[in-house]
Amino acid sequence: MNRIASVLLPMPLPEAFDYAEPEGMNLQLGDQVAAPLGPRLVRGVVVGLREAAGGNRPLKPLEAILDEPRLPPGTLEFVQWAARYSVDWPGQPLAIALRGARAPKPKPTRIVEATGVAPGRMTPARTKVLQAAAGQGFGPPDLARAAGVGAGVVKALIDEGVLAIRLVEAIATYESPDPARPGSQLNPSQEAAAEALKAMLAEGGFNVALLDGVTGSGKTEVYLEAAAAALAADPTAQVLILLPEIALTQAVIARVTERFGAEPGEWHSDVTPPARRRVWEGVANNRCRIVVGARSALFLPFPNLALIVVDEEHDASFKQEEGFIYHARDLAVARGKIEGAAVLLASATPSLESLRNAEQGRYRWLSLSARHGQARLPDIALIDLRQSPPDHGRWLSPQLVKAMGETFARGEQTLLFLNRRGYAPLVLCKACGERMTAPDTDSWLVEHRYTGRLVCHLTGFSMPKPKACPHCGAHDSLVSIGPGVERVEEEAKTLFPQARVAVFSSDTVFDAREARRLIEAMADGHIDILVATQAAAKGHNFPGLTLVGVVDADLGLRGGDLRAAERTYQLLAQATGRAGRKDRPGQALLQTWAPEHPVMQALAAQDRDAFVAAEMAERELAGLPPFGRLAAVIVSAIDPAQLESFVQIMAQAAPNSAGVEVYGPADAPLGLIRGRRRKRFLVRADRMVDLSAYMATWRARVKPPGAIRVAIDIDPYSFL
DNA sequence: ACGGATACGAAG
DNA sequence: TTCGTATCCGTT
Repeated sequence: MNRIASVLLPMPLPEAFDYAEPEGMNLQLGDQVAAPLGPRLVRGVVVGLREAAGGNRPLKPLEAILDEPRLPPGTLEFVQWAARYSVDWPGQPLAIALRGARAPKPKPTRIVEATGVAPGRMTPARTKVLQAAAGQGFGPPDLARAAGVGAGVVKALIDEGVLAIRLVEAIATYESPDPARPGSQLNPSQEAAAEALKAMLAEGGFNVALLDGVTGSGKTEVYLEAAAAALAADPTAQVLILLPEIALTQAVIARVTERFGAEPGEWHSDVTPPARRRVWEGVANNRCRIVVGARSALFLPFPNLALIVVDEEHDASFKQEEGFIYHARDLAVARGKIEGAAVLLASATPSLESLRNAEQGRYRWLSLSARHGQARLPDIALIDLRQSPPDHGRWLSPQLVKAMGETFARGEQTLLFLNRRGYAPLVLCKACGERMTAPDTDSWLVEHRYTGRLVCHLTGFSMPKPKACPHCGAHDSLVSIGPGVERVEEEAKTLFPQARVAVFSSDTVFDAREARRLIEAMADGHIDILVATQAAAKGHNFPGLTLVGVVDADLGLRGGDLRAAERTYQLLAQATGRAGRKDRPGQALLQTWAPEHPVMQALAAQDRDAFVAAEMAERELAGLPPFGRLAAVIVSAIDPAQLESFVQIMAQAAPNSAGVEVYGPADAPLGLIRGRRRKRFLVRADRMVDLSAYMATWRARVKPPGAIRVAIDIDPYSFL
């Protein structure tokens, strides 16, 4: 009696497909297989095996088991769990989990070896080459260098057949991390947290801890000690460190390498496909025991994951908003549970969700009080823009400019924080009032002076800045409204012509290497004034930085969504916390039009607890997260009439359920993106409701026509 | 009547 | 996702 294999395919299919196991194939769960699908063969993963009970329709037999690492059981379970939680097809998370497996293998390395053929003649140079070739495998150029001869000697020996080139497949080798190497000297507060974490790891099994410590209190050292404990306890244990931004990975990789004497695997969207393949295989075969990466690293095939660290756990970048929608912090906790691993969430400004879990005792709550070294927290002051506004066409108030001047005079550094890319967020025609927008999207085009283009930050559309207004044809009538980092840079250069001014944003810093270069330049004091978006406000240590100026502290509050206040508090606390490391006192100045706003008051008073308490009370009253659950449905279509009628059908189909309220349909704030009209539903549910199940039921009741897309977003962060 | 572009649904 | 088929359109 043959078996039936349930095979998950990395495509948007509703379920795993059944195939017949050919005689003698001897499948195991997690095997990667070639499965016939229609006229072609596709890669799939075996997620179920059962004895065939007669009477079924005939199944196609699987073609072959691929010569690829098997996915571990925990990874399979996680993929399926994630699909159910996110109300998406399981093929979506599987595609993410296989991203490294499908990448091309790194090129084989070329090794020169003696063939045993005797050389026709010997020379001193040839002797040296043959001696060198007897050692470890050199490639042709390295062999010539090792022997101290020209490349021609090696080539001649190869041509003569004395030496031959052998291609060796590059296998995923990683040096084993050594947890016994000495770590950093910990202060008593760090020591206590590290001990608590070691105790938690020693207990074994699934546990979550929240490492809550002010900026600069040394969370990294603490979690590296936790990692050391996990690695030491089990020689096959693996550790995953998740970071919100690619720009942060280089620094953490350096720290890990220093602590453990071995480089970790690096995983994020900038890693080249062959390098990705190497990490993926290294993780799957357990040669790679530490991974530092962005959110999708959570889907790597760890066979023995012991610890997941989510650094800057509050950061909204952990939320994936496109394609398969998920929150890496929440899924990290789920994966930890599946793997029986410890999960460590670290932040100076934890999310209300994590704080609530800690308050309720679901997470262990570890606080780091002291700042590392002698560093004190910076003084934070508000600049009331109503009292001291900047000059016309300027964005820095006299007070801030004065502080910058003093800082520069002392030879210290300033960070100007403005979470806005480009030169100006809006360009309009002063003749007719027309605002420059993208042709197929409801959003303003942002002016970029470096490139001289107008750019849509949502879709990437861009065009040269026109000479005349495209609407009324007036010449020289386009004016730039509002500031972006480029414009503040311009102002800083005008104010301080002798100062070295640089911009850090995703436009000036397009890859991890460039980010590292700029961060090092700042850390080494080669920059006096750094104008930066949030890309630089996170997690970097700049010893000479003593002044942080927040150009527009109210920026994040304007959207007015559920998390606006929380996000603004976190971002600005993070940004202001950059000031004053080591022994130099720091100062932070926040420019605001609303100094009486609770967020500004809390920041100035450095009273996180008061802010959190007030925010928690509001959320509890409204039944919003973390006291309730939210989900969004985004329906989009090209044809507005078709969208409208389908959205009505969806509204009718919403299941009635206790503790669940459905709002909408409403026009999405960004009603048009890439030519698609959008409408939204918002669902609020009590905490104990299985919201994923509710949404799955709803989705199953309607069948959208092909031209209509329905996306479900569990726990939305964006309300656009 | 034909070829090319496009929309749709099935795939185990 | 990818592929085959059905359908529509403009051209021959």
